[in-house]
Amino acid sequence: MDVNIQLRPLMLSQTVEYALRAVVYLADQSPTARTTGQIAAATKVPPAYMSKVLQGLCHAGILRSQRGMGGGMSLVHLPEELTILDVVNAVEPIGRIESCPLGLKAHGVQLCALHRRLDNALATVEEAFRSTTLAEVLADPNPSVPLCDLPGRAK
Amino acid sequence: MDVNIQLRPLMLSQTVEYALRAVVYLADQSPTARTTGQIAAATKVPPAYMSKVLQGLCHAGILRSQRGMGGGMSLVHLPEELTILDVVNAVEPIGRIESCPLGLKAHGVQLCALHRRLDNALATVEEAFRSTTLAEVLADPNPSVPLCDLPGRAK
DNA sequence: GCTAAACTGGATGAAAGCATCCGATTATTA
DNA sequence: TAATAATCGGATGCTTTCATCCAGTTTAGC
Repeated sequence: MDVNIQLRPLMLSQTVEYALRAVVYLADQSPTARTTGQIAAATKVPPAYMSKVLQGLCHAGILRSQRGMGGGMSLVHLPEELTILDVVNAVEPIGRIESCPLGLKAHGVQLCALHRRLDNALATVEEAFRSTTLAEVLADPNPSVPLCDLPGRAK
Repeated sequence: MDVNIQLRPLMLSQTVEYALRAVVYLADQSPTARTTGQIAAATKVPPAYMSKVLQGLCHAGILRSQRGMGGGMSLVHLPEELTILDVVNAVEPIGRIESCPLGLKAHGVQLCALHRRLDNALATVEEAFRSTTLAEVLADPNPSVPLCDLPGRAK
């Protein structure tokens, strides 16, 4: 998919981006279930890979899957009760710096000035993600609607 | 090196971590030049790989190299004039979201609610890194001194 | 029961990141 | 000029991430 090119994506992995797209789409369609094919098409993600990402979200308890005709994927929780952080952590938890990466015993719990600052930045991101629900994302009064190429809500 | 194990490091790559360690060390020793071997030992990074990281920092204009006896690596700028963001960007620029990752033309410059929030988080990190100089990191009144296993400044 | 729709999960492959090795080059010192 | 110390950069390999494929299983509907 030439749509997803992005050079050296420091901070956010491609898989996290895909997972967020899928969840936003399902939140918008909630509580209706959608097939992996529908999700992949709406989010412009390679279908075979999206299938794997969705499996991961199922195992993490974010999505529920229903096999067979009329089946598909749907959210386990309400969009109001699901945060961006929930989704990110389900795919690839934010790697907060818990102890000195060099293994220096003297640093123990007390991080040095460098790692303290790095971890503070991560904490800021974590908090921003924790305080945003999927419902808020969908309700945002923004002319650009997530996943929708045309102004205005999808049908 | 068993010291650098870290599962799925969302947000900060190993190479960025290594580069920051090296620059902190050199800032502490500034303006004296240190060999790649000395830098690798002090930062507990595999010497052969640190060599590559340092080469990258040289090409980016962060470090200056001097070959031959008595040579080594040294900072091009003063620690007071070098920010964490300078180093991060030299190795792997923070991937700010400039335009819709799905390539939706309707979104153009105006990001949707999802990507707007993701980019805001990245902007926060970028700003935190931009506003911190290496001199500030070294001057931090923290009992844990960067790269030093014992309390107190290295000799 | 049969068939079509849909997820499941293992195997596989391509690309990027992480890491190592080594010969070539440059510079200092004696 | 010779020896030594140090970076430079190409080749290589391993691991993780990203991505694809396909046979197997479950379910709905007829």
